[in-house]
Amino acid sequence: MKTQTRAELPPRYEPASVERAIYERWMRSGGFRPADEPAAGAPRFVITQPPPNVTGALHTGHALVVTIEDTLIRYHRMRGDDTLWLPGADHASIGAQFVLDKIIAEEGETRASLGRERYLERMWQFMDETRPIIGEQHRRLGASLDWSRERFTMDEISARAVRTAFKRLWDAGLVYRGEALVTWCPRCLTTISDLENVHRDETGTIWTLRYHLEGSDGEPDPDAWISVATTRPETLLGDTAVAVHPDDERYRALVGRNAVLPFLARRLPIIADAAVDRGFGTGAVKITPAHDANDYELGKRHELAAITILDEEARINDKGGEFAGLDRYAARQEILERLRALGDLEGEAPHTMVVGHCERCGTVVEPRLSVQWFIRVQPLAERALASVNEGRTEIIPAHLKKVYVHWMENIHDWAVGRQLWWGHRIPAWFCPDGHVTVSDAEAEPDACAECGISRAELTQETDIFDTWFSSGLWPFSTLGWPEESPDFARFYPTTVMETGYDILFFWVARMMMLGLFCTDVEPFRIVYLHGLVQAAGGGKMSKTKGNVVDPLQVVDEVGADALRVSLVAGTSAGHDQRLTRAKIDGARNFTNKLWNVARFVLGAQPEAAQASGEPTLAERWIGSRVAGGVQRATAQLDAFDLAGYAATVHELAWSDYADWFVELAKLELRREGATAGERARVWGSLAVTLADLLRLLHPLMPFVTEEIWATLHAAAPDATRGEDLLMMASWPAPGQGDETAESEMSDLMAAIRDIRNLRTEAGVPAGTWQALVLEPADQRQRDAIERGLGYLGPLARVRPITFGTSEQRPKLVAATPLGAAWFGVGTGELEAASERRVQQVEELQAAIDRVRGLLGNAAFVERAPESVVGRERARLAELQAQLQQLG
RNA sequence: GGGCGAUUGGCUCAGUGGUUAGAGCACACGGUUCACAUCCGUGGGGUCACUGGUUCGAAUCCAGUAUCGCCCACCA
Repeated sequence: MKTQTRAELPPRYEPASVERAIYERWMRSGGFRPADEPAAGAPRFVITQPPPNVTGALHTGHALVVTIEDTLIRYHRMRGDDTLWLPGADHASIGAQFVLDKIIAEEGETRASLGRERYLERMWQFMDETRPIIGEQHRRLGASLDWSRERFTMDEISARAVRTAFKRLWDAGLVYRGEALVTWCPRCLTTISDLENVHRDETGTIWTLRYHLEGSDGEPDPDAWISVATTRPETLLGDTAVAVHPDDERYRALVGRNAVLPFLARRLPIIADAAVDRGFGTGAVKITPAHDANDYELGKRHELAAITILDEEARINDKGGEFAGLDRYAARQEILERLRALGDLEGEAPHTMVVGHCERCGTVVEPRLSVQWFIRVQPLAERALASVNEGRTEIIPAHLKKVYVHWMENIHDWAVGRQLWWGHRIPAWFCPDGHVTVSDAEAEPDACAECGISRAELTQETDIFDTWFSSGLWPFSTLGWPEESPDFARFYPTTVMETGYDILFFWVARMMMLGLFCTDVEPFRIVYLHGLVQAAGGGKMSKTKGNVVDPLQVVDEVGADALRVSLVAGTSAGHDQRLTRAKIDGARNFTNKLWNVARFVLGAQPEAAQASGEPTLAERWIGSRVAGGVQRATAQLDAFDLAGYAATVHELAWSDYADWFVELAKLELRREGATAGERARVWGSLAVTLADLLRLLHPLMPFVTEEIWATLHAAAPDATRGEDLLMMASWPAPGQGDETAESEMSDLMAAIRDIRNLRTEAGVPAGTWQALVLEPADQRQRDAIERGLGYLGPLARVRPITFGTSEQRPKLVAATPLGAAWFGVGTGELEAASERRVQQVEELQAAIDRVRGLLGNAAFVERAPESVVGRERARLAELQAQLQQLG
């Protein structure tokens, strides 16, 4: 190994000042973009990224996504795979409108005042302002996304995919339009899906109301009534029956008679239905088919009328008689007071119940009867289920497969229309006769598909699609589908879809269903679901609690690499983690360690010389450690075990390389009499190993490793094998292990530790040199000592080292893998075995007894594998030897 | 009401059949020249929530219990 120009690193790593420049260098290299043509035989590795919401500021969840996906893509890129990681944003209709509505409110406008067209113009303007932000934030985290392929779920390619997918679903008979009770948000003024309806336990009140029975004269009988329990008295305006259980003796006689609805005097048949729970409330239920899901089903069974009494903002409508115009809660109070005055409010009691809220705005949602577009998902779900059950798509971690399966097996049809403006308008047209024409063309259809009436007579559906419809097409719509584009042919299906488990149903399930339907193939082979990042004290981060960690602020403070390490270390797939300050500091310390060890290596570069001499034990050892580390890290990354990979490279870099190898190499570099060639050889080992470590660490810590690499490359292009950009450098090949060197080195390390302890026990001051006597038990130990002498002395701070015999042993003696060891001078003061030593002997004796017992157990010896038994035998011998050394 | 997950040192978390359970942080003791105090060395600290079972062998597999968390669900 020849050495070249000396190069230096600044005393401190300043991420803020170098990260941007490094990113620009990567961009200039074009390395984020796949080659025009894939290399022959290169495996494909494509990540389906969850497109972040266009309006969203980057939070720790995004940072985790970026860390995991960027680590994977950089690793595969270094391996020479044909990689693609495509960036984009989701238009998030309901979320974007929520944000824009607030903005225009400050400008004194409303959705209504602007109208659909101007509102959408304003939205596009807003998009132009916000869209670049999330991309820039991703770049700050080091995300090596292929920006030349950046996509948006509202761009024309996506629009075409949406139209095509919907048309195909329609043609396949999987789309229908019909009246149904859907969940409605009275604030967002749209339908929402079951998934967007978040249920929360709330304590409310349950009231008991009297409905008087209809007397023979057709008027309410003041002395006869049926009592019903309700948590929503205001809905009584829409009641069309009272139901009891068919076997309920209390009410049997009343079935078939009528009750009279207060205020509106509507006649309510008393009907029997087994769905009624006799034990709950009074056993009699008011039935409001238009405002309650149960009642709706029951109403259908009994052919009851469904009367909608709330308008879209949840105020009582004109069906509500004198209460018309009141907000639902005002109406509730009013109705209760009026009933109380009439003596028909029989009782009230606190009651815990489950209330649905709009995921976006938190408003209590309403069941609302309306005509909606639905996708018949059962056939789609069956295929998506089979893909996972039959292993064509694998879910990591495995336990979330059960959750997926359970949901797919109990899936409901998807109400896919939204009464919003920002999004893909459903490509359906109505003719005056009510025929529906669905078209996948960019232009509107020429005529009704059924009756041929001309275009002028057609009106387009005003509803738009649920955002998740276009998101569900993401893995292939981004690649140009439905066209057989080169990208689609080359990168689809994708390899891995990575996201948080919280959107398993929203997104993953929809991609599986729509992907299989549209492309006949699973959109990805692996579904990797990460856990959620929680606040330090547990639970969700929330602004009101003030425990939010802003990833960009962390990047400012400690750099992107440290943030990335802190998010990945000590985690496991599908499990939530807490992000603490201590973790971030630890990761920051690690980058600092890397920086400093590199500073040492670069600063220690000797004069240029041809390397000579045989590698020392330490060099052979570190080579073997790296070989093992490469092998382990590679396997861990291939298995998506990012935390395991992080632990492997952390230990290799810090413990093996910085703590041990660098210290050992220093001895050789500074050894008197070492030739220039020998120094060059040892330094070469330092440099090559550092290069390998940088390669191994780069996927996780791209910035600091790239920065160090540049300097190392200038100093020793041999070590970097001429690869000037680490991002494009190759992943280390699995090297040769050296078992002899590893075991000899580990004996030596243990011996050094034992002697350091002996020093403490003997009260020898840390700084002083001490004479050491070793008593090897056999020739093997004697040889090992000879080879390790150069390390043992300086690292244990002992000098001189001589050989002794068992008769000379004092009481204070250490049992080391190289034989018994004691201090040769001042043994007079060391005659007493330390307390610790006595304890050690006891522990050894106990361990020996245990292993003897085990080996004396015939069942064990017969039934355990030979290798296990052999290991125990060897251990027994070792323990006995140690005990013997301690005398 | 159903399902899923967690329970391992003071804290945050690894560890899916091999008898000696690991890491980082925190703690204690020692360390001021020559990469790093964002550091180095050494150490203490855990009956792996509990009870039973399977096995030669269990933190690990099975059954049950407890506590915590999450998801799903139409008791008015």
